[in-house]
Amino acid sequence: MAAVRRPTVRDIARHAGVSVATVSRVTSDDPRVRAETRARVQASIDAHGYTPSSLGLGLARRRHQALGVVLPGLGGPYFAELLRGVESVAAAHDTAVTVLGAHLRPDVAGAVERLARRTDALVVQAGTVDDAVLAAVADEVAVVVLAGSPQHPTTVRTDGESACRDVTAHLVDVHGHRRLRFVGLPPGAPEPAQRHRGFRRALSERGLVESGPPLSVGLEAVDGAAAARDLRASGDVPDALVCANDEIAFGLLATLPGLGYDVPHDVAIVGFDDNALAALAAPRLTTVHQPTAELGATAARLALAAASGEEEPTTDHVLPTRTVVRESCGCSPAPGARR
Amino acid sequence: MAAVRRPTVRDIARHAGVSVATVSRVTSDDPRVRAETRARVQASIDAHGYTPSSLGLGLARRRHQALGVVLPGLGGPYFAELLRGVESVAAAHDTAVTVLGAHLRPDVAGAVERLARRTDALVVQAGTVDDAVLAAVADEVAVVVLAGSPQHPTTVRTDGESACRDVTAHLVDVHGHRRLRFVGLPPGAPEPAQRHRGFRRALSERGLVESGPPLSVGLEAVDGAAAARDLRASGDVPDALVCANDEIAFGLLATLPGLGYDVPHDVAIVGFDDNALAALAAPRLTTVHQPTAELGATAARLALAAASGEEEPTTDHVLPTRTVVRESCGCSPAPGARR
DNA sequence: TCGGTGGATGTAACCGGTTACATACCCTAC
DNA sequence: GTAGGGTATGTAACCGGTTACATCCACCGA
Repeated sequence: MAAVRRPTVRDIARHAGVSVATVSRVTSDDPRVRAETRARVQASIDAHGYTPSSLGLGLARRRHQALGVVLPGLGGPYFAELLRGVESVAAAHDTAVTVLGAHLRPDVAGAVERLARRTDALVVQAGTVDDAVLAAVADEVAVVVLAGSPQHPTTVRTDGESACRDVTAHLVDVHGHRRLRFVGLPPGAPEPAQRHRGFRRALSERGLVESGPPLSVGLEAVDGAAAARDLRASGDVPDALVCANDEIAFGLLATLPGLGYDVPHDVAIVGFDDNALAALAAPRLTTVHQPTAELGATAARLALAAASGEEEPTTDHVLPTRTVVRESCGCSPAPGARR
Repeated sequence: MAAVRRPTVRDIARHAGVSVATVSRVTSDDPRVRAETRARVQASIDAHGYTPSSLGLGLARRRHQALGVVLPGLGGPYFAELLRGVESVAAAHDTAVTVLGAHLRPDVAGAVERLARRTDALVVQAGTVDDAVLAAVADEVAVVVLAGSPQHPTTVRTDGESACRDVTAHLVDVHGHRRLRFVGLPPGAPEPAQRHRGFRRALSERGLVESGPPLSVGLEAVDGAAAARDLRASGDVPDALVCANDEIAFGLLATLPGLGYDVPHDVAIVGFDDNALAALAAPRLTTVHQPTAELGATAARLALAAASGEEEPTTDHVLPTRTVVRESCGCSPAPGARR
């Protein structure tokens, strides 16, 4: 492990009989090198297995060539998909991605500050870290907030409120459900809060109120399972459950039938995200599709652009969503659809 | 964003009327500074909001103060838990963690090589990257392989083969199941392959053979759901399904009941990992507990130790597992247990 | 009085790259 | 023959830290 000292520019320069400047020009594809010289230098580079030190390079260029991503946790298909979008853009910019799972860290603020010191730009999921910390960090690196609110300079998001209002309206208007409850509302997370607002708006527009406070304070499958058991224990299962995301809905789907409740007959369920499992679980999940990978890609693109000094004006990017009606709401399968 | 130039050691030195050496001594807690001087320097540091550049520091110390982690993907509670273990150790060593989702990257080999250049040590999940690449990278950074095989220098793992053999034995010996199938066997991943071997060993020891080839080639919930639908389509549902991990089992649990199959009455299911959902889904999941966070923590500890030059001898660390019998295998709930 | 000792601080080299500017050379045009 | 211009390459400073070694000073004992 790291037994031999890695070769440096000076080693290559000496071996190839040129100056360090020429070596540097070769490694950074500067055209001002005679073809013959370039070949000789390249040969030395290959012979020694030389690769420029990222530290030296970063110091000289005053650039880390790295993008930081702050997410609440690292579990769940939603974040995996988001990261896929981020990675694809980062790879195209030859930039490393450093992810920070905020919930895994005892001292989030400190961790974010340290992260800012070793990256050029940050993509931060709203609600993972104090706005004060974000502001403090914003004059060191470019910051893009995912699902941010108007007070953040640059944000990328979807309109969760309208989307959740629409899917809730479907449950009431098409299926006639009157007793609905929301599942998944962690304190401090703006995105579930938005969806919950949309849920309540749909109800109040129809003269209804939610038939109980939101269930569960987490966003993972395990929280859906816990909610299902709480519901069963209370003996009061509503007509329909509107979930803050698909993960929670799966937790319900993996628990309610075993507890004796048929979905959607005894209780209808809708999710949010439209991840891969939504189209395969049984019943297939009615949900709101959002372009998750694009959210990540857009955020990464904006962050990297800002880091290269392209002073993008303060912007709020809203990507489109689409309600996907399947069977967990009570609809029959579309003719020809795979059950 | 990055509008003002950050202060450097020389700025602080000038302002405090001392030399750079003294400033450096203060920031690195060197005791050879008079208390009074230290206070003066600290005041300047605070006044300017100075924090040492990680690049300059890294260059001088020849240390990145970063740990790389290579995992297949970033989804799923298993990896989240693993990372929690890694992060806790890294935080204690004041070290940043950079995760690489191998499946998110088109060019894994290149990505790993670049990662190696900006970290001091690598924790790599076996099967995510070619052993040749690993070997090439191993003389630049310390490498610890998770779930690795004997050919890797340092590995941390559990004995998945014995564990899976035991839980399969339970299905046959206690519940009398004869027709069993395995679910989840991605090509190239050694861990599921080990578990599959244990499964087959249990069967052959009892004069049985698996009643069909392994179902599904993925390890996520969606693969379990797909397997459930394939099984339904084939019309041939076995007595029991042994899953490579809990995630797959949940995919089954969120799909089979909706397809008309009761678990465990029509088909028994067992998982592997014992993640949080296992104890809450219905029926609760019979599975193999493994100390996931500890696996990550141990790997991180070994990697960091090796990076600091502590030439740990080649080692193979095997952490213990434990079969957890609940109800998805067909057992009745233990008296007093929460259903 | 003076050499010796130890503690606090400063000087300058070094880590491994990039790059502004200088230089050397060749070719062309007057 | 030489001024002028373009091209290929080299020199040395710089990026922002750390640290070996030198220096300075106060205090000690002989």
